[in-house]
Amino acid sequence: MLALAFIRDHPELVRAGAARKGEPAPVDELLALDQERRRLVGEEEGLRAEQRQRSADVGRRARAGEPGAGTTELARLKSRVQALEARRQAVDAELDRLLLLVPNVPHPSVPDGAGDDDNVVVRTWGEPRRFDFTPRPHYELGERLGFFDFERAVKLAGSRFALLRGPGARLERALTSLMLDLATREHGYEEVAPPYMVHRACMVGTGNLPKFEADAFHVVEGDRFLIPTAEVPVTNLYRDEILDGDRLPIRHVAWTPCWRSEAGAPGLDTRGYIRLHQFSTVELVAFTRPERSLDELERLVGNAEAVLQALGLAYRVRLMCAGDMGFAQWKKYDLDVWAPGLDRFLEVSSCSCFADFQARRANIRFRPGPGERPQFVHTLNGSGLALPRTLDAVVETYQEADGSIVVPQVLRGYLHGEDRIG
RNA sequence: GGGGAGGUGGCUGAGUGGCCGAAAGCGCCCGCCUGCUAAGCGGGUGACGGGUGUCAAGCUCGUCCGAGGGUUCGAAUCCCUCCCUUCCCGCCA
Repeated sequence: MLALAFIRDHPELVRAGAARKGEPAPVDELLALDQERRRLVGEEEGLRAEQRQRSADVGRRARAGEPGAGTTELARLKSRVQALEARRQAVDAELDRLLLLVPNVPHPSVPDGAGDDDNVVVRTWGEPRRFDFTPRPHYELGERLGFFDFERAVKLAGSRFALLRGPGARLERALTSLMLDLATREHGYEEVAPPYMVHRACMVGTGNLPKFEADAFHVVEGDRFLIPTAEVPVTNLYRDEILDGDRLPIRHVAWTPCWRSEAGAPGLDTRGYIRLHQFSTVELVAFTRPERSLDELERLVGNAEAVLQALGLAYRVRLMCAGDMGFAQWKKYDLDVWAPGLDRFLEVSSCSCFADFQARRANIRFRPGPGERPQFVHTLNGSGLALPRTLDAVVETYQEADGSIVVPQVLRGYLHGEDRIG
């Protein structure tokens, strides 16, 4: 969330930022409530100070042999304070509610735009492979090779669930290992294995709640949520903590399943291993000092790109325009891998910097130096990478005319030397 | 699931109705001392919000002792509910 003082001092910036994202922001209501609140606080605290003083006086007089003197007036004073307090609390609650609904303001380097067409391709890597036959989509290849079983997945859990078997399951596991090894051994991330369900407070901390409850799976028992991405548990690792400034930047990587209701995407990508209620990703998360978070974003994007490069997959990097960014993001890049069988790009990573937006919600701070005041960290995350679509791209890119798949060199070690599937 | 103990500042840990935002220690900051380092000595050191102020320092008021409610003129301290930690027993991968 944004600081109330920031909204008070720069309401026009907040309005403009929300407008660029195409999102509503209750700025006027917030300003009015803020004023009301400060009026009430002043009045309440004045009376409370008087109450305390007089109360101490009652104690002194009681010890001096005058028990009970002055207590009736105090009781009256107390009820006035309580009435004011109740009103102030109501205003506070509404203020808190509204603050959580104000979107983050995009960074100035973020281009204007309303949607997908306005995103800016900042670079491409690799050449899409040329085929002397018509490349098949991954779902045809995979079903023929027996590594997808979509029909039985539906029997188990319904549509938008997938079942990997045999070489498919092995290939995804190999990809997962490759990603984790790159992150931990070459890019300096500490691996974590977090819970797959979290408290409501964690979802609020990352900005998934309260606005987007419909996108998540809710576990009624314990009021928990299945994580939509490892971003949620990993970012919340340090919720309500004050980190030592020397520890920053902190970098974590986590492999987890992710669950999403995909409530807004009926009919979209229903075919294939693309858009699922459950899928897994290797997620990169970073915590930095404010002044170097944008550098960290570039680094993080590079770390995700390194996976695609290692696999020899053609991709593009796009800077998201304001209108295509999420509620909580400050600046965001997408990585799209080329899938020749589908003849389209697939988004395999979304790398975002949130500035202090999440850190404020989750109360994640650091002490810049000994004796200095705590400050909010900046948080970042990005997939490195989403497993299903990366697998799709590998399968489609390395297919042969006979329907077999050549295993990319970097994966062979993870597959005990296997160089071909099928 | 049953029973016991407990949750206090960056950390450890005292504190059972007013003199407690909270002893003491650690850590940290400033100064003294010191050839250097260490030790020693003295002082300082929470967060958040309001007011005031040169969007400064400072001053000032308030809130916060797991969370929420209650009793009381007055609560870290008493009562209730919840959450969490821990120990013993049971159960279980």
